[in-house]
Amino acid sequence: MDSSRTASAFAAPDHDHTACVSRALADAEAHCRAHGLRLTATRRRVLEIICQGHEPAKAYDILEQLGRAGRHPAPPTVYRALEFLLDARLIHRIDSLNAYVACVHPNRQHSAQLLVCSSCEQVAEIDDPQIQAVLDQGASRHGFKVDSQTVEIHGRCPRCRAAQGADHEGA
Amino acid sequence: MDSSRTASAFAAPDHDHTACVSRALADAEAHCRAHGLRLTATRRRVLEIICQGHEPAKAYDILEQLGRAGRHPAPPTVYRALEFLLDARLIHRIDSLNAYVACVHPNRQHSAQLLVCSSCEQVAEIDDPQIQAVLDQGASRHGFKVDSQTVEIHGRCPRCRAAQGADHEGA
DNA sequence: GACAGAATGTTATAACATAACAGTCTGTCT
DNA sequence: AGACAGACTGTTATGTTATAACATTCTGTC
Ligand SMILES: [Zn+2]
Ligand SMILES: [Zn+2]
Ligand SMILES: [Zn+2]
Ligand SMILES: [Zn+2]
Repeated sequence: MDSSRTASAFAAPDHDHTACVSRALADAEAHCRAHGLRLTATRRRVLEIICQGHEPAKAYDILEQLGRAGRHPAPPTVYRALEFLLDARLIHRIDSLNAYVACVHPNRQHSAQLLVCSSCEQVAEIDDPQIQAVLDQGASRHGFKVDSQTVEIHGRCPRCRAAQGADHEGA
Repeated sequence: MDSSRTASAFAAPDHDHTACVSRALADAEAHCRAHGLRLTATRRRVLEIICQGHEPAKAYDILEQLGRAGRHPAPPTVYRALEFLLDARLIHRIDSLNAYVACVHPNRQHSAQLLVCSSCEQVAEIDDPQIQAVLDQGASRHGFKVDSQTVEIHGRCPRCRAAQGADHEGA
């Protein structure tokens, strides 16, 4: 009954999210220390806000959250922090949503395939070497040299399928 | 020496682009007639503008082009036409660029994997069933039901690699 | 404590997109 | 023809996302 990690990259609703966030922040700090990057207070706070849910966070929502703490920063504050976090590979941008999610494993290179649930808005990041390989192959078949890939798959996550799609079809 | 279609989905610089555009518009008209869709003057004109190059077209650039013909339409005019063309599957939106390209084969269902050259800005659309299959598999492995995919691959097209990358590495 | 470079603050504006409502066009029915 | 419905377009205003440019502050080093 360990439902917290059954065949899904989606976070279980009952998981210890406080620990989840702490771990992400600790990882980020270690990662930055190891790479000579400065995870300043603002940057750390922005990452924390992004980590608050497993849903994508939008730039101006992050901005508003930052504002709650008395200060009322302007957009560049957030966008600079986002740029830093993107460059440090600590977050991903979801182009199809203009939103940002924390990276689940910032310590190794990966290609960021994102599963986006249209129903609950949660995002799961998978790092499927087979997908990357097939994309590379498909591209080289056309003489194309891949620099980066954006793979965003929209659909329904297992939890939402179970909750509402039970009358549609099994499997 | 039929260099116009050698192993690449990218348009050759010497191809007959006038014919290219005419064919696209004729196809679009046939497609709309067949599906009971109304390809009005504005919609047709927007498609024509998008077809003008094999580079992605941005909404406000299209708007400006429309304005050259005396009229000076407002943004909704363009966005409505784009919405129609997207729904009719005559164009694709490139999320990572906020831009639009004509679909190369509007007559069948496909998954729109786009190769975007960072150097010449050209975009090639490939419809690789293997890529689609692997993405579906990867997603279902996580219990995820795919509705739609956004696959945008950034890199360098064969022509740009040949032109500048000759000193880097062969193949 | 002077200096350089990084980071942040601040103001303004660019770039992308849609809401809401009014008017026009197109075909259909009588 | 005239009335009507629905699709399309025009127009105004605004919402949303992102960056340019320049001033200031912070951080570590000499
Ligand atoms: Zn969590
Ligand atoms: Zn869901
Ligand atoms: Zn052409
Ligand atoms: Zn190129």
